[in-house]
Amino acid sequence: MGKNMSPQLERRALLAELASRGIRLTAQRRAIVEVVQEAKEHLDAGSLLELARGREPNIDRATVYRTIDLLKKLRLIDELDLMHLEGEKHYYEVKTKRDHVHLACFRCGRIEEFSSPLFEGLKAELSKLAGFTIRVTRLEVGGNCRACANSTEQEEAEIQTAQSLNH
Amino acid sequence: MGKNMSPQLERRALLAELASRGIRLTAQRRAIVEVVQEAKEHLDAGSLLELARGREPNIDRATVYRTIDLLKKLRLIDELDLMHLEGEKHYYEVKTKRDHVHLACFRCGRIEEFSSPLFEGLKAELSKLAGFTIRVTRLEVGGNCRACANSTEQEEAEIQTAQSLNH
DNA sequence: CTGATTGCAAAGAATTTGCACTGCT
DNA sequence: AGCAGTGCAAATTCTTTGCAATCAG
Repeated sequence: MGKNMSPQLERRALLAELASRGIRLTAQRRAIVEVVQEAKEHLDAGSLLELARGREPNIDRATVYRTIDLLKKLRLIDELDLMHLEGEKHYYEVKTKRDHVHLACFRCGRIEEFSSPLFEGLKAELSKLAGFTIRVTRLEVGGNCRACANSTEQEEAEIQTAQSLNH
Repeated sequence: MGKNMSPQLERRALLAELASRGIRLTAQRRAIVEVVQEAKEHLDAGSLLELARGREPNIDRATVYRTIDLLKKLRLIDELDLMHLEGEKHYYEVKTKRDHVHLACFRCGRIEEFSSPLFEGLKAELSKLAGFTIRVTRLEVGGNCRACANSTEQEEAEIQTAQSLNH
């Protein structure tokens, strides 16, 4: 009930959006949506379930998957693979105004985000030249972050030979 | 043994690459690699297995997965998700000189490829500004292709409301 | 020869589904 | 009150692994 856009309000943007679209709000959905909204890192279905249970003990994994589906269909979240750095999980993040690249470091596993006018330009070019109506974009880059680049040079050389593949 | 780069030779580029790196070539690997090399569309592990069996009847799915791993480690193929248009399969394609965007149409399921200097520019910017050493890039875009764009306009409007989610 | 590669069968990880019950609006 | 939403448990889909037998170099 504050007069201006408080962080608290922003923190509830997803819930507000759901309400305004007439989506039925159950305790489970509220818990899951709040967790996604406030997440400081990318969460997969498993950790999402765990965290949501902290707020609402009775949540089943099926509900988590169903809610993720809902949010995807409403285009309120994006789904990421993060180069499958660990298993084949999917990760989720609230959709932001500006799309961004996800840089996944194969060595340390850290994910960096990077946005650029060039990316926006590429998207514009795509829709214009290919006549494609963009709904979702997912740009993931795998390699080595600055911190890991040096320690990886010798590894880079090794991968050329057969022997290096058996360990 | 031809004097110039014949199509036949090009068609064996992957095999040649493996041989030159001292990778042991079994009949199974040969079959799988040839199928990947000659594929006209993106193949998942299942169809890859089926096609490879056409050449070499005794191939197990484990071998397909192991060979895919090998080719990925050697950076001879790229792995795609194609926006998970059907299930959570992965798709594979021989790595090309120039990276390209994969445009997946949610309506007709067709995959278009699109490459652009802007993409190359973005990659250059990434490695420079973020100090990231790029090893793999995967840019996938979901939406509607030109042919499907018109027939989808009303669908776009529907997705705003709750009712449209139950069908 | 001899260790890398394979087939087989079983296990594993992530996600989905059918159905009876519950609870928003 | 009525129907969307949920939990539960089983099913599915895709991929991986352990191990003994096989084969390329």
